Amino acid sequence: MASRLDRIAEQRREKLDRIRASGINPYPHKYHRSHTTQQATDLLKQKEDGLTQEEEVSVAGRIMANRPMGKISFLDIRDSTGKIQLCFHKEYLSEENLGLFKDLDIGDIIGTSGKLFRTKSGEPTLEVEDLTLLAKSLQPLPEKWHGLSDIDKRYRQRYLDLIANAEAREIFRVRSQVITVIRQFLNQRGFLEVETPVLQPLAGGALARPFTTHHHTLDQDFYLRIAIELHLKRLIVGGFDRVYELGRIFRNEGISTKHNPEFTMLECYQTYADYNDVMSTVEGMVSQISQQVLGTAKVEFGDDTLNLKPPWQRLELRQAIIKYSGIDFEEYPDVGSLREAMLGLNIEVDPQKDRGRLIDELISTFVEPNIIQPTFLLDYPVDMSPLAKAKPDNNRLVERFEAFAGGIEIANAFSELNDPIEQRQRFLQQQKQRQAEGEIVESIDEDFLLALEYGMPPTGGLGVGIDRLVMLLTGQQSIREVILFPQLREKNEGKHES
RNA sequence: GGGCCGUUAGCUCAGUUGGCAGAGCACCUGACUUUUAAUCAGGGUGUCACAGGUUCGAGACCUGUACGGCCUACCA
Repeated sequence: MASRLDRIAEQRREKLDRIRASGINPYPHKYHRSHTTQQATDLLKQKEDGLTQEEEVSVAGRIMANRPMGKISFLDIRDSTGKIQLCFHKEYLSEENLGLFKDLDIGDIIGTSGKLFRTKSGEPTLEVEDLTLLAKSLQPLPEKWHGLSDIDKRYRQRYLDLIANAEAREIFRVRSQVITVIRQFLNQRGFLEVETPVLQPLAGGALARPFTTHHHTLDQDFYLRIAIELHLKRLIVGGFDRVYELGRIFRNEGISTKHNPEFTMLECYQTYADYNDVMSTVEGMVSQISQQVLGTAKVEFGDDTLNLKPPWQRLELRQAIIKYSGIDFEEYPDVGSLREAMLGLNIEVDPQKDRGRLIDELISTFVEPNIIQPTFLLDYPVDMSPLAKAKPDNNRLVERFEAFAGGIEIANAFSELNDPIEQRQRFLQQQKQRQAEGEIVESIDEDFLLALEYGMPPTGGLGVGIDRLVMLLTGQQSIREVILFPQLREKNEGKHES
């Protein structure tokens, strides 16, 4: 703690002491502002248009710039709606205000009141009559022109990133609105928003390494959920015809520009629907989000312009893999022959991988990077989709699709398997597979199977990675740019700072 | 986990062949009554990420460590 105080600019502490000595509380409890900076600017325009006589306002915000001109000074303050220029005439200020004014710094939070006017150059300005310090800043802000660009610092001290970089503020504003529109979209269609456990005795619904934790009173180990799926399907059994959850998922796996250990997933389930209906839901929802949040269905991503307007292209997975890699997985019904064929493609083929994961490898290596315009890949091998219902005419394939755009996966959906006996067989087969690979085998979620045995209506289910969707809509190439506090390794040095 | 690259003032960045640690912004002092990246005059505020090593001398060269970035690997 002491070392941190040592680093605080000495002058600012002196100013703080002076302010306190003059009887001013540098950290008061509240301030009544009559207008945001945006509202104040609008009010001035209304007055100029003769729509109002009002000109007295009080505004509050952080000092972002100071331009002293001798007897007058221009300062900019910013709040979350924008900024406004303040004009201080030193001659007009009270003695107390003048003393305080001299000890102000860029970064301080202040409240001011006075009359609105426009300068010669047309800048909306508040002629300050009264000044209140709301919070003294003891740390210098990042540079005004270049902003903050040190990536490490931008993520660890996100508040500085938000203060310094308008683009960062915009990304998180968009993210918030995307989630708002998703809720609107689903609520309007009769979906019920629910919350299901994050702490689970079994981590099911996906195959990923979970985080583990322990509950002391129960003296029981728990997993942090890796998917929401199995609980939402229990609710479908329970009679809710349309449910969704927007929630945090945790996967104890690698960190990359497309993976964060905790991320946000939307899962929604609708009864009496199959994956064709879900496709309509996805393309409708994503295009509406884009239209409502960005005002357009066309988004720039990398060097491409993506057109999110429905209908999106539909392409059978088998045909897509043939198109981009030349391999027809239907011709290689077993692991050995498929691996053989893939070796001819000059890519590394992990001998541990089963057929499903080999196909997954083909998708991520050859197909995914090539799918720029929004596209549904349809009909996945049953090997890699244990929770999806088989196609009526081909039990090696399931009614499943993944949606891709800009080279990244944004949604995964299927006609849900609701035959409890087949579901049990799929789980058992999966267990056998994992066992053969010498991996840790999770026990089967018997409670979920029991729920299915009571009868689950035909259901279409969907999962959407919200972080990746926001990447797409904001043109960001790294998931850390759309997560406020992405996971970083803790620094050993500098820990004393906090 | 592996490979490559990076880390210099509060921020953004220079730093030549190994020879006194630099600039802009911020900050401090002074001038200035309509500026807006205000301007003008003056002031450098530093554990060169950390720890060793080579050398008369290291920000630079070597080794290791930490953190980050990119690629790769892992990834229902």
